[in-house]
Amino acid sequence: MTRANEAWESLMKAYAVLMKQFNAEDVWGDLTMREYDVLYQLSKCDSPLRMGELNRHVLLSQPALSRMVERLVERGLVERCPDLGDRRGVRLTLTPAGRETQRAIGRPHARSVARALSVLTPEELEQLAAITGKLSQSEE
Amino acid sequence: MTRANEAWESLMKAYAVLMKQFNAEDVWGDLTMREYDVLYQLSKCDSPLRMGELNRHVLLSQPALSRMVERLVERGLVERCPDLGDRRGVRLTLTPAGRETQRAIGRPHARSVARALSVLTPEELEQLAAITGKLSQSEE
DNA sequence: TTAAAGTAGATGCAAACGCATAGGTCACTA
DNA sequence: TAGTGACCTATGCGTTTGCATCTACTTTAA
Repeated sequence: MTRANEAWESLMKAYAVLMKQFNAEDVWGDLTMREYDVLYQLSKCDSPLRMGELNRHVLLSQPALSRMVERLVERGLVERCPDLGDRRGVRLTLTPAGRETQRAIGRPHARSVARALSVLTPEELEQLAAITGKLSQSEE
Repeated sequence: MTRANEAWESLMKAYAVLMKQFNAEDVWGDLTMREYDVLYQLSKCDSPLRMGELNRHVLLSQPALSRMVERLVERGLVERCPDLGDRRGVRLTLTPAGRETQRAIGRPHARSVARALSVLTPEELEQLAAITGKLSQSEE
């Protein structure tokens, strides 16, 4: 077992433990964490996001994301317009209601995250962000 | 946005990017990554594992894990015996076929992991393992 | 000793998922 | 400019998931 494998296993375990903890918190309203993640990704970009671009940031298959977006559109949280430049594509934006929902959930969730990571020193937080940033950059 | 939130978001992104990459690799045979994860967790402990214990390490609900184990038992990869000490419980072990399957998949997958993390220095690997270890320890 | 509360895992059921593939559009070449 | 292949999103379909609940067993305490 190499150092690399140990590090990856440790990362996976931390991810699983924290995800379970966050999921158990009572902040999600009638959204799932995955649905919230989609709203959050959209909230970060003010320019409309393409489906494929969104899919790169979300751990879902392309068809599953397509249908999740459809449900979010039906619920009035996301807007789906045709992309004028590329008529195969779709542009996604949050509706005002979607933005409000994202914020209402995001605030308490961000506090949970901060609490869960409060066992790390500021230096460790920097290192963690730098190292994981390096990992995701190298593969895209 | 605090440092903690940035670090968590960066960790999630690295997890998503690498998981997608690993999932796309052609090493899983007729198992899903989740099924492999269950076999892997079982392969780490030679003493039979309890369902609930296994569930703590796998990102699945208790009913979903129960049924996944059932399928793995039907496929002859996992054995489920009653726990003599606590007759509510179940003890899980890999069958020889399950152990062989885990190894056959684990070898090439471990190489993929090593390759994906090869952008990190040995020191960064140590830091990543230490920091993520601290995160999962603090919550259990 | 027995009733009440708690815990481990299984099951019914609707919702969501992934795989394969289809439909429609773009880009490049002949 | 028509044809070919790549690309983007949607849809059919069988499988898997989560939530709520159930049964069976253990633990606590009266």
